Amino acid sequence: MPELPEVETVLRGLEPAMLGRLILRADIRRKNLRWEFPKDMAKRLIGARVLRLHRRSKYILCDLDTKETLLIHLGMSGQIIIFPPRDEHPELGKHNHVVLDLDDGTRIIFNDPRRFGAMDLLDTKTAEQHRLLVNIGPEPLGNHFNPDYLIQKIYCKNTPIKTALLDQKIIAGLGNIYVCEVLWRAGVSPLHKCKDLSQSQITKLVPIIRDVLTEAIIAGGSSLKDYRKTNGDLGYFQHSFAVYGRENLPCTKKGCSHHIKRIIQSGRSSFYCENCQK
DNA sequence: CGGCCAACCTGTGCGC
DNA sequence: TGCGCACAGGTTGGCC
Repeated sequence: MPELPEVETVLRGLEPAMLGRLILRADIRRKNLRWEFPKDMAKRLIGARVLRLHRRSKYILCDLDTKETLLIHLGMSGQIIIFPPRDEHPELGKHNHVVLDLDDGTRIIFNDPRRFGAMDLLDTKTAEQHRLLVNIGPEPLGNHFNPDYLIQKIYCKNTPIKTALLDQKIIAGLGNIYVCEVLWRAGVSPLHKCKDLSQSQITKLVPIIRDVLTEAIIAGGSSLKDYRKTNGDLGYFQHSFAVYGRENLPCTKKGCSHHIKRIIQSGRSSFYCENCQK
């Protein structure tokens, strides 16, 4: 369920539970998710201490004191569930693929019905060169993502803006929901070709992208009080979607009486208001 | 290289 | 209740 804000929320739940802890047991309950797990994954995790947790795009990276980094991607349906020390551990369900037990009794479960998720173990030093990370564009909340960059990247591009913003090589971490929300806020149609956008329109997208993601992270944070369930759910932000999942419902922009439309673009739903988004 | 599309999986919700 | 279909928040890799 995870775009950047959901992954960030998961990370923030994981951090207090895992930081400084030793992994006592690693139960790898199948041989693969999207790809096969790395060789001897359990063996390489057991006995390792967690030094740092961080995020790159939709990937969680967990640096260990073994000079290796555990890389986690939640795919479409991945969840991480945290059981604090002394909590009862319910029986494992069929999609609980990886179970980590920490030295204070914390249990971390990776659950992923669709198995589009992934895990790998990387050399910490060269983690950023990993094939899954190396081509990802700048973090939207970081300094390298700015109007000049975005203009240089998409001005003159022949693709619809929707497709460009979903392209992880251009910008990290946006997914279908937040792209729809961003474009509604910007008043730009998802069908609008990049090359038909003015530089000033592209410039305006930058703070909107930052705002939408930041608000979603804040909403996610407030849903994390029960940190057992660090699932990638959309927290409270889903209650404030302007367009996503709102086909045929009224546009919430003041003075607009149109209804939200759903179209398919490169195989994925785009929700937008024909009246407000040009 | 750009752009389209199938593929990877399972679950859920809807219409009939 | 059951069946079939559409659809789901991501990403890769193959093809033209």
